[in-house]
Amino acid sequence: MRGEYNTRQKREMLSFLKERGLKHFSVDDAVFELQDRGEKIGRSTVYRYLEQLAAQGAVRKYQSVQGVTQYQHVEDAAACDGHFHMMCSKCGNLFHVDCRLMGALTKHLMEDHGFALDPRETILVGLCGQCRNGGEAAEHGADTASGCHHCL
Amino acid sequence: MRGEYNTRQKREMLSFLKERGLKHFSVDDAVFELQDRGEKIGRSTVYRYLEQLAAQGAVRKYQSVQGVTQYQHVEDAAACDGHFHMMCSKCGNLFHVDCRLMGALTKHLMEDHGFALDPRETILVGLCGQCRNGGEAAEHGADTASGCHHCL
DNA sequence: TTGCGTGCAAAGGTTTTGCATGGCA
DNA sequence: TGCCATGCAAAACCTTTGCACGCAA
Repeated sequence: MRGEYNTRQKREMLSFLKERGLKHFSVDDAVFELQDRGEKIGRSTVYRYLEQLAAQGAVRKYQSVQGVTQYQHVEDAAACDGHFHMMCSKCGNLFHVDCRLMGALTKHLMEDHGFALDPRETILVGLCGQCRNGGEAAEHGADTASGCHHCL
Repeated sequence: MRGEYNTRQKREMLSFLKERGLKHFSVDDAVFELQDRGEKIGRSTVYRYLEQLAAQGAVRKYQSVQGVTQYQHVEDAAACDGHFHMMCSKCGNLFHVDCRLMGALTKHLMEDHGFALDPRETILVGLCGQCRNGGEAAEHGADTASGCHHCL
């Protein structure tokens, strides 16, 4: 059975995931950052463990436009059910969209277009507030979700 | 200057694109189908020409979950400006969404979330009507766009 | 004839896999 | 001690690039 042993490498990966927050990363990012910290970790181990985490829903996995696989920590998999995500094409942060308008859109697409929108597969792409203002990439872009009168 | 010569290979590719309709395809799909027809075409030629077509907006290019680049014919590039697309995860068809509700969503995300949604990058993923009904994959799924009282 | 287009083969980059070793329980 | 996890290297893939030849204009 996989995932039984609690190894140093797994602990390091998990700590890395927590620090990354909403930001996506590639296998290279993870390997280099962990090696910069002085930690030894093999590339295949990173691939294999991320694959495991993706299977259990702890990380999201998708392809960037450049064709490199990107990963992202999902803090609470259950909390991600039923709502959407939007990704900033500049800073790469992924934001939750807990907006009732998305529910309305889902309903509308189903009723009037016969299309069953899948919140887990769909990612809205655009520019977040921080990046539009020429600012630095936000560490955590939770601001983007606040102040919405449609949101629950 | 590129794209000056009208070669046999380009004509074959364009004919292939027309037949594919709304369906996406990989470089492999194109090469194999053309070779099945008895046409000779080099793999690099397919890559290079698709790259050209993508640059001029005649095909859309994106990454599948499996990390393989997918291409899709865009009949009228101008007609695709300013609206969204939804893709059926089963049959692979891509549909236009000319719906006013998407405009409302764009406006809302900008005003209340500070997020500038990009219609060209965003693809809504789900199941189309044909595939939900257990039916065959639709050749052209234009039905999905009809009968919407929000649509222009 | 000119120079863009094509095809082959090689290079480049990313991800997967086989196998021997290491380390958790 | 048993067995999963790890790391290395090789393999497998996909895509890009260099170069000589072919072919449209």
